[in-house]
Amino acid sequence: MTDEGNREGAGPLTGGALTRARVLDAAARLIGTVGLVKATTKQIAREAGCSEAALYKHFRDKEEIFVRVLRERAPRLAEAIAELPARAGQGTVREHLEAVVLVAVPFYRQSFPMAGGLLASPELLAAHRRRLDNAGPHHVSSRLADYLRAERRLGRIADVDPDATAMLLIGACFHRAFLEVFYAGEGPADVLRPGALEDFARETVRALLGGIEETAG
Amino acid sequence: MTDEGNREGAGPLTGGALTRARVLDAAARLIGTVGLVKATTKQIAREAGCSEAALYKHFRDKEEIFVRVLRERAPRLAEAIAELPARAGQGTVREHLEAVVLVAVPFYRQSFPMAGGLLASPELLAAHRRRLDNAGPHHVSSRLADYLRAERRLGRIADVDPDATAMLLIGACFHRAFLEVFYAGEGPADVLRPGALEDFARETVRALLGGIEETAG
DNA sequence: CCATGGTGAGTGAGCACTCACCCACGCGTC
DNA sequence: GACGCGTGGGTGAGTGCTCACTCACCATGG
Repeated sequence: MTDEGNREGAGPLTGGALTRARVLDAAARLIGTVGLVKATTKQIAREAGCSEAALYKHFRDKEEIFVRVLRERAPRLAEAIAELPARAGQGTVREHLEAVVLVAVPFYRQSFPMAGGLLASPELLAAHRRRLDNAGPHHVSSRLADYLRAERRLGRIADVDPDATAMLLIGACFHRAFLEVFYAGEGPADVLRPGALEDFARETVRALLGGIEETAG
Repeated sequence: MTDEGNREGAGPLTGGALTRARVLDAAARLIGTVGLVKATTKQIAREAGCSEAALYKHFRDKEEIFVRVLRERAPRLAEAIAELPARAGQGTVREHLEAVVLVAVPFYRQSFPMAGGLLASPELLAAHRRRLDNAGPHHVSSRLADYLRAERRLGRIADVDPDATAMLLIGACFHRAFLEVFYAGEGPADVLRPGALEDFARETVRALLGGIEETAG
């Protein structure tokens, strides 16, 4: 029941904590490969190299496993973007926004298979929503809007609606990630081309900045 | 096995076609309320007012029910946007883009619960992807980009990347719809305020057009 | 010696789907 | 007009399967 959070410099895992970590890794891997609905307790146990019963020594139920995967294995997008306002005035706005794209798209790509399960079942969604009340998905564009406000205060971008602008960029990332998942393996080739994400970031930010009219940087 | 497509002016439904329609309505309703995973064959039958066995007189399996709901009950977003290029040069670009938002957001909002189930299971997704090879989700922003190209040819908008610009707008709609589903019932109040969608359309398009710099209309 | 972490073998519930059967109705035949 | 009857549309009662989860029991190290 120890609330581990992240584990940096905690030494090699041993005993209970080790299999606990293995279970989370296995669950995350399965969700990414065979999908949430095929990520059964039996599959997770097999992938983690332990018995099904062992899962329940470390997690109350299957739902808690997924919640923990979400909290302990997902990249921290909101936190990463929340650091941006402190960097306002340094570098170029273009660089910062492209960096946002490069972080946001993989984050959403990884989150979609799990979020999909939530969307398909309102009660799971409600439970999950309650657990992250102060870190919901709308905070991403809100924090980006904060950054844009900071840059606007510094006179580095034009006087446009920061919330709407942030929504445009985050939305593009969100949709892009969806397309990557949807067409995984086959489909429109330009979605999975190597270097495609960097091109996407450059073109999208350029199109967005056309409106913001950088006055510096 | 008659491939009905849409049924306009076909008179009141009767006999088999009637219960078939009732099943599709029931399935669509359940997906929207209790979610895809609780939309079991038993629930669908109960909601449609028939027996579970009756479902299988009209549909091969449960998956076909959902595919039919998607094809016969969902609004046709791609087609609606494909008509836009013909309207290039008429009215204002702003009006057309706001109209896109007002159609796209409800479309995505309705699609998310079903699409969520697909994202959670790659094999279902692959099957579905194969069935709509010429109408996949990337066509929406592609068709919008076609419209923007048409307007650019007419000199009504500036010389920006039409694909990236379309992706920004569609992405914002996509993300907005996701937020509406995610926070259904409770959450950030401004997402479900009456008139919120119109405001969103106006602000988003204005932020986008800041970059496009209308030269007319 | 006992808490911690592990196991193999269940268990009941819920799922998609099937089966044997039924009934009403259109229709060619007497 | 009565009649057999095939067929489309419907049913209640299963069937087998998979799922999340549990139970009695075991090992081992502080």
